[in-house]
Amino acid sequence: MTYAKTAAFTEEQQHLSRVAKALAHPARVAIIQLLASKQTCISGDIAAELPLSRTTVSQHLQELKALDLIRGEIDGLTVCYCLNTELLQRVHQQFTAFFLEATSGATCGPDDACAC
Amino acid sequence: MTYAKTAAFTEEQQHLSRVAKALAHPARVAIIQLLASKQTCISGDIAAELPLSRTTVSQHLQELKALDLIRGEIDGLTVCYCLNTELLQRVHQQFTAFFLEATSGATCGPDDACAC
DNA sequence: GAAGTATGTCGCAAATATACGACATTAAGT
DNA sequence: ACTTAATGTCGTATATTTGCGACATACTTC
Repeated sequence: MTYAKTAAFTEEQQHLSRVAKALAHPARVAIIQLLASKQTCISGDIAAELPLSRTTVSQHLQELKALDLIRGEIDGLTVCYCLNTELLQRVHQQFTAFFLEATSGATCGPDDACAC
Repeated sequence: MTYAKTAAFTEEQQHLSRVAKALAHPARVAIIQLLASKQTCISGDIAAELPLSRTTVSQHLQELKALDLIRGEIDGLTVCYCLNTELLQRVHQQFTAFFLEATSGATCGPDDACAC
């Protein structure tokens, strides 16, 4: 029952944390950066570029695909992955709104002391 | 040795994923939003607002504090927590750079098909 | 000093995440 | 058909996360 209390939070909080969890591993950050840098949607070449086994990379790809952040298309024997740019833009907006909300208020007092 | 391969990634990728992991739980997102909404740095009132036990909330606070995203100051019997706004702004910039990089390239082809 | 309150830490149980080898599947080439 | 190559899935071992109760600590207040 580790995640039993998840339902008690806002849908917004849940969604933000879900996306954050997808980015909570350097391999998945690297995958997104890789897909962004190459215009062609490379497939298993991703595994070759990462310091992980092909199996592990495939799992990370499935996690990103489960959130629809990336999409895979079978092209004969290989599989092409590409970024879901539209969704990434929406996610970006959501993160921006969160950070703006978090940074708009009063900060800690002088020399990082709380201003209680 | 679950995280044995972490060192093989970029420092940037590691840092981004570390922060993302801090936001990868709705309770921690909620804590940051709470601290942002109240100008006074509430202490254990945070636990009262969340659907979790005081112990669990305290752990989430320690995780955020370990990354210096929030700071705690002992004020007599209670402890005041507040957001590290400066760090949050820097993190925001880092996330924005990441998302801009990820959304600048070509998206999937028409009707979400890969353009390999 | 005794009692009460607010916090944090420790220890434990259950659920997840990470990583990889072995296997199954599918498609291309011969 | 047979082989080869590219992917994904399954099973498994280990590490981490999550959640909470019990305890220890520290600081008021009486």
